[in-house]
Amino acid sequence: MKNNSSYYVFFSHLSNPLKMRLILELQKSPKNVNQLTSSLRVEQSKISHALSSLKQCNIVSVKPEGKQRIYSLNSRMILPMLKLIDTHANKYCNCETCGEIQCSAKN
Amino acid sequence: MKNNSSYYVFFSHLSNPLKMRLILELQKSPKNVNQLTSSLRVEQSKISHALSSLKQCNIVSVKPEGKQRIYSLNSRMILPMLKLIDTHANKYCNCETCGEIQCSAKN
DNA sequence: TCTTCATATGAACCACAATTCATACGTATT
DNA sequence: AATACGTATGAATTGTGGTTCATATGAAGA
Repeated sequence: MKNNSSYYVFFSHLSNPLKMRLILELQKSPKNVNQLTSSLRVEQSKISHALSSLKQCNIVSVKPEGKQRIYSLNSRMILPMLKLIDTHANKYCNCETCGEIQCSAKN
Repeated sequence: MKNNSSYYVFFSHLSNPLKMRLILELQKSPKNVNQLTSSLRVEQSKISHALSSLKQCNIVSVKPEGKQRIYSLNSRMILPMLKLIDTHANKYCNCETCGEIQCSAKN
């Protein structure tokens, strides 16, 4: 492990409900900002801000296309992580706190 | 995946420098609170607060021993995650932001 | 070049998580 | 039972990241 802090920023993304939703949405297929705002029903600037920090951490990448900007997931990076999250965290995350949170309702 | 929000709390621990340090320290061997405060050079109440939330999320567990409380890492849960972090995030986390953070210096 | 559409950006604001500090609790020792 | 030690806890404060809103940018079309 490079140094203890290398992953701090990385995990802060996964601990953000909106960013996590973006990741999962982009996992299905690349999308532009408008598509994301409407499918997640979240305000445009929120989406843009979130995408910008995801991009900075190499989790997503952009491709301009006309006036649109197509965002896509850097699958090679994040997919193994998502898979592990699915098997492991899913198995062990049984604390009450986790259950209470309803991120989809908020963001 | 159970629901999008199940992992929110879980990852919020990994995105916290102090908690991450605790995890890494406990990975070496189980320790009591005093040992943790002195090896990480962090105030006792900070450690206690952090440990308490890690415990709530099943990341660590406690065993009372006299007046001490021995904390240990729930390796089966967290180790595969740490391993994946090591191989993957290490490879892709090259953004400037990540490099700037010096968690060991702060917490 | 003017307008429109798609997106980004900055700054003020707000919410929540972390820190701090004082104190309480529990266990052992005398 | 009184004290000391190890740890936990609560409440007030601080700090940080997320939200909001207004506005800027940039590309395309008229």
